[in-house]
Amino acid sequence: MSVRIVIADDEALVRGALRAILSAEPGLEVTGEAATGAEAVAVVRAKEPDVVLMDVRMPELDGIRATELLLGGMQRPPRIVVVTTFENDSYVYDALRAGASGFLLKRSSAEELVRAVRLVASGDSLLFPAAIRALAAAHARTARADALRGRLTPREAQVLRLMTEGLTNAEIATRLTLGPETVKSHVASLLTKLGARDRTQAVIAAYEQGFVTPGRAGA
Amino acid sequence: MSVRIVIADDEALVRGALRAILSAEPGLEVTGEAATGAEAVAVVRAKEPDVVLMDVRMPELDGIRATELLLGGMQRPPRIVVVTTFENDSYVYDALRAGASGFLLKRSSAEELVRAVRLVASGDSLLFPAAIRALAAAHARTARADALRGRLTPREAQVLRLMTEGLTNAEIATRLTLGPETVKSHVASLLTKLGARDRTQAVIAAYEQGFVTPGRAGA
DNA sequence: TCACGCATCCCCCGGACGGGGGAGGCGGTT
DNA sequence: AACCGCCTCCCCCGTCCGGGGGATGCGTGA
Repeated sequence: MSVRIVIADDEALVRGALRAILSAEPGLEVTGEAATGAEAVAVVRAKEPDVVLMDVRMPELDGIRATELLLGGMQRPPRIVVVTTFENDSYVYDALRAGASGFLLKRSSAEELVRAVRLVASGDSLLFPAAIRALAAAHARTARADALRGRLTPREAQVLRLMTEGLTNAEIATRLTLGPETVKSHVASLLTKLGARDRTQAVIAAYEQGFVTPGRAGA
Repeated sequence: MSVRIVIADDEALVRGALRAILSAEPGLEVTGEAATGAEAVAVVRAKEPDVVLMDVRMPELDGIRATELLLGGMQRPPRIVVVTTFENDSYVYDALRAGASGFLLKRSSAEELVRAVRLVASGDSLLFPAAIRALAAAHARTARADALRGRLTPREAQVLRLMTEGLTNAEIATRLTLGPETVKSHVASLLTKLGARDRTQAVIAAYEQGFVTPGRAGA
């Protein structure tokens, strides 16, 4: 009745270290290892573990895709803990969005590792799964915001931001020291790029694509 | 070097149970108890524990206010775990916003309790503190949304929702099987209630007050 | 009963908005 | 040199929008 674990990491040294730590713990059992994402999928399908320690950066198939595949196509999918080096790694959010139950930093202590595995295996985390999903969704919007920002010229972005503050064209013109006609043309090109019919739809798009976020005006 | 804990709960039975569980664990030590929020503040200030188990519902001073007071006015503030009965308890989010490090359901098992305390005491949680704060902020908006919903008539709320979908007055009229003039009057009263100058500002207000949330159209 | 909020519809009117054009300058790339 | 994207500004015009009035009916509750 012990917790069965599969370790997926491209570095054998890391796999060995993790295995050593986990095997020493009563109630924990490492039943498989994988060096690539594709291998991870295969091994997990074969072994049906309770928990998977999944590195994000792996050759052939990264940890996120592997997570998606595993959670999508199994009857009794395992809990997946994403292992990463940096806590602001954007992959982390992608992984959570893919359905991972938690994540762990590589600089974590052995005790933290064991604790995290037991926690996730128990089915509950300190925060609700729904909350984790909400977080991931929030970050997904942030990512899309960058994509949007890339499609807009600096001026357009500036104008869009002022639109999301509820300003009229005339007010935007004053604020930016521009002619009203200039603002109009920027707005027109914004409407085209955003697929919006009027400024209201443009503002909605700005919110939905994460160009602006409720709560905080700037950034 | 063990983890020092203070238990704050108005029911002596609960305090006893928690103490029994925690005292049995090596490395954990219950150094104080409190039956009210005010008492909790006093005891925590005196004992300077590492972790506080804080009930949300307590006489005299609730767990949220107590948390605020403790985190605001101490040199080395303790980690605070909020204990509650229902996981959708709205107080929970208030507590997280006040700076609590995590929360725990009363129906949790003894192992989960111990695990949570150790986890919080170690200074790291599975999710970033920033993430927890983001969650709390998100829920704060949801709370405000209810307040807003209360000020609007059902029809107005319906119209506002369609406005946030980018519809024109005429389209809203069609959708609701109404005359265009009727929609106009609802919009007019919405603008007044929301303090908006035009429909764009109304939509912005809807987002900022949490009446709608980016990502999910419904709810 | 009378008042009030809510929902429905009506009129007039001015202004802001958005579409469709065009034009000039400026700074890069090819 | 020619091209292209970006920024700037201009004109015309139709339309949607919002302000300011009102009117009617229908419930609830004082």
